[in-house]
Amino acid sequence: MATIPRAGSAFLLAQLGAHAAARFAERVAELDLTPPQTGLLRAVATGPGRSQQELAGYLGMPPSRLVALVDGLAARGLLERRRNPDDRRLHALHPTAEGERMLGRIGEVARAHDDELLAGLDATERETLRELLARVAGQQGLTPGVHPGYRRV
Amino acid sequence: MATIPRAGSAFLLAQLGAHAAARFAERVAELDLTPPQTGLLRAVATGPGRSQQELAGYLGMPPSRLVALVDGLAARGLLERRRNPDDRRLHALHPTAEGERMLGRIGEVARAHDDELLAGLDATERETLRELLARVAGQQGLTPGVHPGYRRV
DNA sequence: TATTGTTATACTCTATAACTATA
DNA sequence: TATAGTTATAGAGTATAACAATA
Repeated sequence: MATIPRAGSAFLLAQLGAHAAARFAERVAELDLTPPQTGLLRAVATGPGRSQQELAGYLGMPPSRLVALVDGLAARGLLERRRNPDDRRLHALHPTAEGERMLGRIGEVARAHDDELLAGLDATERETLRELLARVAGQQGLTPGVHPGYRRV
Repeated sequence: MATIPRAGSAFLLAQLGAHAAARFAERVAELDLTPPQTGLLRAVATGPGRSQQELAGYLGMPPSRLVALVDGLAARGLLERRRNPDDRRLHALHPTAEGERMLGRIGEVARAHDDELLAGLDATERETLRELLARVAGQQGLTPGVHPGYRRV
């Protein structure tokens, strides 16, 4: 029988990443949000006024998919579409005051999520892990704050 | 405008995990395999002779889903179902010699994948990262070698 | 009657591409 | 004719639950 090699760091990352994403999805579900929605809300607040095309490109999804996400958040009053009078084809996206408040709550959820996930590490180890992860993410060309897997709710 | 907090370690883990999983999927696609197939093949080789029910429980998927995965690998001669003469309802799963060879190739792919992903870290840093990730995975109760997200090809 | 494995059904999510309105 | 946004369609992948064989 062939030797079964132990899982490498890449596998550990994929495994822990899926676990972290699933737990986060459970937590934001209590705010009646999906992870892609939180990502979009955050992106809109980070750079208000961008068009849907710009946002879709930034988040790495087809514009048609953004429509449903925007619809959902707009229907709940968390963000709004503002028509550009100079070019009425464009919809500039802005967070509402309610959206800003929701973002604050998402931040609290994210902090609690972080604490739970890293419960096995002390403060120094957490900082070491964070720094190493940020280095790898940067070297791999990942855009800060943009999840490649916003393809699943 | 509310403050946009920087992404925490949990987000970095989810982001890097999705990236790692996507790159791994690209690599094993060259072996004409999907990540769930590699996970099943590995699980079968790790503990040969288990029933499909046992495997499904171990991998955290419904038995009905395992059927299609087993069908695909069996059709390619990578594993085989052996009926238990004492209880003909049971199908014990075993890797074939060809399956063992394929597992070796998957191991090579995984090592190359690891190297590419961690290209930004030196040997000491890689070991530190691995140790921290393994600690977190253990504390979170994750089963070694079992990916919670074998739900997506 | 209970259990293993299988098949059938229905559902969720997605990308592609057709469509509309504006330019 | 080109572009922003929207809608329609179809495809992939999944879980649930019904089913057949065996116990």
